[in-house]
Amino acid sequence: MIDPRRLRLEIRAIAERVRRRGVELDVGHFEKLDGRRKQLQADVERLRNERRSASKRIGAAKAAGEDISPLVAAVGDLGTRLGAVSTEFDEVRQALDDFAKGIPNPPDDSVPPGDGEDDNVELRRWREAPEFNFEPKDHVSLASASLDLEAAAKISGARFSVLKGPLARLHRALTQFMIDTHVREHGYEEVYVPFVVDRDILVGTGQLPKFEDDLFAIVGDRDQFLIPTAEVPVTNLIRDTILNPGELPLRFVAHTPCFRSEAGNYGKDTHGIFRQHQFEKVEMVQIVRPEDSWDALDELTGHAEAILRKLELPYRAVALCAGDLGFAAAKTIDLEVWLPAERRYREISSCSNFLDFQARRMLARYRSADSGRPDYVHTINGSGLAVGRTLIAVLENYQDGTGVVHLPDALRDYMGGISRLEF
RNA sequence: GGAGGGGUGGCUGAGCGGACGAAAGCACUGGUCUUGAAAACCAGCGAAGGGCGACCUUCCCAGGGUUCGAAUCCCUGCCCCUCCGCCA
Repeated sequence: MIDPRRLRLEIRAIAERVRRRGVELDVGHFEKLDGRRKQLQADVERLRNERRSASKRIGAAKAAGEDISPLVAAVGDLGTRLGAVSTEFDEVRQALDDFAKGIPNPPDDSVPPGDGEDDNVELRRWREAPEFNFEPKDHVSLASASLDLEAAAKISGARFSVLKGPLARLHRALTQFMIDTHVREHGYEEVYVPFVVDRDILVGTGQLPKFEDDLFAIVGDRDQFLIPTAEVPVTNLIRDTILNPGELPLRFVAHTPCFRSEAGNYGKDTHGIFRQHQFEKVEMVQIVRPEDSWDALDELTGHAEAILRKLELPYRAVALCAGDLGFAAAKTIDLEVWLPAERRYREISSCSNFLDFQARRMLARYRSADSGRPDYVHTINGSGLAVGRTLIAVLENYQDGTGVVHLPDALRDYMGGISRLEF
């Protein structure tokens, strides 16, 4: 969330920056609401002050054994008046809060301009896309014996999958390999977290209130949702806390299923398991001091890249343009892996710096060493990596044209010594 | 599922209708002392919002209610602990 004070003082400048995303703020509406808020706040505070002093006088009179009934009568309808004014005050404040929570994070100045995917800027490539001396198959035709999309459709509908035998094992091996690497080599603490969360938690990381359609809601009295990413429960681990500066940075890695209803994506990537309602992801989350967040973003992106390099998968890093940025991110670097069957790079990781945007919503702070006062932490996260998409990349990049997939060395131990899969 | 006990500042914990934003301790910050450190002593020290400012308002799990007045009383919800039952 935007700093409410800044919103008040420099809403036009903020509107200008948010416009880079293609989002238009209703400045007039905001100024009208905030003007009303000021008036009401002054009224409420004045009435409360009156009530307070009157009650104190009554208390003092009573203690002195005096008759308090004239004083009580003098208070009159103060309570009723206060009630009416504070009701309206609450409504206006709520409206302002909704307005503020609906504003996306302004893009960092380093974010390239643009409206969508085509305007993203390539930063670097690792390993050029390989040439095959045969027509590379896509993951569906390659692994059809172990990939049962019909069974999944019968159970849960489109965009779910059933993996069997070697494919299920490879999927699990990739997950273990990623977590172990981040824990052993990159200094992350592994965490296991709930996959069902309350509404507030999703407001904290920015999925709500705006994007409810993208989520699976749980039926029940409690207003809960399935997580769309581990970012949600993991980042919220530090909500409502004030950390000591010595505790930072915090680095968490979690493996969770992710559930996305993918509203608005009908007809997109319908082939195979590239875009699913349920998929697995290994997610890295860092909680850092404000001055460290940009370095942390580079570092975390490097940790995701390390997985691709160990798996020897060709990829490129891309800076998302302003129009392609997620709601809460100030800047995002996507990693895109080469998929031979599609002959193009596809997203496999998304690493973002949220600055204090999520921290403000979650009330996640640390006690600054200089000022001694609580200040918002910065949050960073990124996939390391999306497991299903990594599975696709391994299958397609390591096929030899005879229906055999040769596994990268890094997975050998996780596959019980097996070095090739035959389908 | 049944029966009890609780949720108070960064932490522990007292207060249980009126001068309470809240005792005390710990932690933290500054000072005295010391070659330095520790100890001891002295002082300071919650958060959010508003105002140029003196200052004002709000916050004792959350939401309602009673009252001139609620951390304190009542109702509902959530969470934690203890015992019993059941269960992976």
